[in-house]
Amino acid sequence: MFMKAITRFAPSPTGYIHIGNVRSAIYPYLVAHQTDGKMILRIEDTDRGRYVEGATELIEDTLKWLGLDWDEGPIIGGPNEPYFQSERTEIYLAWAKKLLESGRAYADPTPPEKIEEYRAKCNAKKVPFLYRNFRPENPPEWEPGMPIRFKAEPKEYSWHDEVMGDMHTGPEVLDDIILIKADGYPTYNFAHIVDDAEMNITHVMRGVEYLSSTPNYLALYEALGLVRPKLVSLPHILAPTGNKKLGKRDGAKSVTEYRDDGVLAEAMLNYLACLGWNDGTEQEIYTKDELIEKFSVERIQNSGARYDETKLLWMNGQWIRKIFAEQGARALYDRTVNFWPEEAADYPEEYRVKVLSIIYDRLKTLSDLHEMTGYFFKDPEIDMKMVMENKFLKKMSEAEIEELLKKVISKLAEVPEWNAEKLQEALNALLSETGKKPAELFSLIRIAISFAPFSPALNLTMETLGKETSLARLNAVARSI
RNA sequence: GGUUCCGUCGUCUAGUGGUCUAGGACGUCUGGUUCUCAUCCAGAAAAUCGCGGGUUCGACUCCCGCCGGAAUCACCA
Repeated sequence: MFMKAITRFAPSPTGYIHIGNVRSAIYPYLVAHQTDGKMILRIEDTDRGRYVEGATELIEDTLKWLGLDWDEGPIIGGPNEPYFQSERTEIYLAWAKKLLESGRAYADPTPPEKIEEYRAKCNAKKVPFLYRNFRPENPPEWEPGMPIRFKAEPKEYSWHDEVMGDMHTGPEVLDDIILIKADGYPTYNFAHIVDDAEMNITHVMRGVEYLSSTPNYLALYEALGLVRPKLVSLPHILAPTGNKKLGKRDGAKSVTEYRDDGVLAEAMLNYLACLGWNDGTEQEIYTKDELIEKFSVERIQNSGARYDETKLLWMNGQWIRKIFAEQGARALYDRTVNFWPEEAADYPEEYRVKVLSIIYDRLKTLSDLHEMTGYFFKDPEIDMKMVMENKFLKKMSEAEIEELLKKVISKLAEVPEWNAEKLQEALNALLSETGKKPAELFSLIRIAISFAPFSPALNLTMETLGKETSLARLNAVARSI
């Protein structure tokens, strides 16, 4: 029996969520749900300079699309309100004052220029810059407008990271970090410690970039008398080329951009969860519930994983077929409403469902519908070059083709019932009556009714198009020879 | 530069001393399914397990060194 986990996703509203940083929302969600715990969404907006209008909504939108609902946070509220750090400044100040009183923090009147000077001096001498070596001797009484710094005690730290294993560092990594900035807002370093404690977070899951500052956090837990939460460092997702972590500079697309490009949320979640994690079996396709059931932080990979869009697209194809097979054409259709060509709007929904059900297994993304279904909604432009230059047809003369088309038209006109089965019978009969190879006969008909580079099986295509349209298109081609 | 982490097919990975002449998936290539495209099926190529030492009867697996890559060292998160 697991202890109920309380996890959090704590992004700063500086832009959209991309492939490179969304795992720090997915994994906390999975951990929370597999223990029947909860996930909190907290917005870390203490850097007013980097705040981006609308970013919070973007983040919420992304989480909702992926199905990663939060149990406490913006919109829905909760017992730990507010969930925006910018609205919690008095809380951080109160905690900082405790440290001030116990002598573990001090008000720092040193102007930034002076600090830069110290730093430059150290760099020149090639010695590490540690602010604690420049600590002001007689710090003044704190008053608003002054930063508050932690007073570090240099010592060794050992801890266990659920992904990276047993960690150990020496005293040289501890320093007097800023707790409260001159503008009154807390730093991330301090705010997340306070919030995690107040919100009873059990698992702190975040990118590995925070691993090196962990000793400073450990010192803070100690000074504040807090229990350390479980620490889970998530390796980076690497850009497709190079060895750098995937970031906006490498053109990392926002997660929701994939939605607009026709990727299913299920596929996205599946792919991302399995990038750098696996359950030890050979399973590749996981539903959200299966992920919740099978996920474990111990099996998260401890090296970075490269983002591979090809595999995402493959997985999307798998999900498209899975949804069709398990939930039916209608369920898949509901996901496609924004992806049809304009002309499709003039046709009844039933017709679009029918079209979808004969082409769905060719889709890599839902947006492929655009390219692939045009001729179902609009008579294609006749392009005789496509006929004459086709590799199976080029050995036939125009007269032969015209004659063959006429036979096809009269045969198909007689088909008693316009359905896939009867159409196939007619096509087979044409094959033996004309003595043509399937490649020749079928290519001609296929091109004549679609003028598309590819299409579903002929009988299904014609059945869907209907008798009138199919014959009209064949006639139009016959006339233009 | 200091500190810390990482290193198995092109990519994601399985692998915790012998069952590994290293398994799966994506991608690539070849064949099959009465046309195309895709699906699906069958098959192939693809990793001297970063390198060098050790420990051991035996190492991808343990130890040491080296090399390579990454992260971090802000009044950003």
